[in-house]
Amino acid sequence: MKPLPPEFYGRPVLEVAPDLIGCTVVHGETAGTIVETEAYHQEEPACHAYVGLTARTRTLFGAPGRAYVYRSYGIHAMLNAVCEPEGVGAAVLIRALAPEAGIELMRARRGVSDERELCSGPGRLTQALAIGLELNDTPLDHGEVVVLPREGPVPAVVSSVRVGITKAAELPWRFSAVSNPNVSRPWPWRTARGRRRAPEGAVASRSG
DNA sequence: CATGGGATTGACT
DNA sequence: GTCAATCCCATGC
Repeated sequence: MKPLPPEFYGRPVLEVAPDLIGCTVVHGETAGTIVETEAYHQEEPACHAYVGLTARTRTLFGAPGRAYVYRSYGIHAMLNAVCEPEGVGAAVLIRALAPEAGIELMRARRGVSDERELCSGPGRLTQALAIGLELNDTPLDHGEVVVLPREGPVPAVVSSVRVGITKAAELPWRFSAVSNPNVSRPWPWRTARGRRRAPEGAVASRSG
């Protein structure tokens, strides 16, 4: 299976974020299917690129299809896929995976045994797959970390508000695979904020 | 150069 | 429900 090419990412971030649900992240012997993402764009203040081009945001403004990895709360690494054409600061945060390969290795790295706790959060999945800051700005189609296209049917996806942000908190730019136990809390599919999205076609709602 | 605020998690009340 | 850990980096003096 060939990795997704840069052209896949060089589109509007609100199209790429739901399209990544069901795709597979591979690093070494470990791999998992994406079940939760969030979109970030330079025009809204929750995005790091909102402040413009700096040393930190250089990757975000660079070519699409590369990894943007940064440290959050001084502890966790966050894995993003850079999107939109070069010069536009936008990315999709990979928030949760369904473990597929190297599960015992993930258990050892995470120190927990429950499969649902291995990759159900952005900090958890980078620990389970051993994705660190050294992978920032590496290509996702021929680098150490690769993303493979969906193999099965298009999954049902629900959009909801993003997690853990204070600015532009009302935008429904979080996308989750419906009823998948590997999605991080809070689960959106029972809440009033969650909105089901057609399995195919339509772009996510901007208005909530 | 000092400061403050996180795209989080896990432990605890 | 609350809270601390821990560090990068944007910002302001």
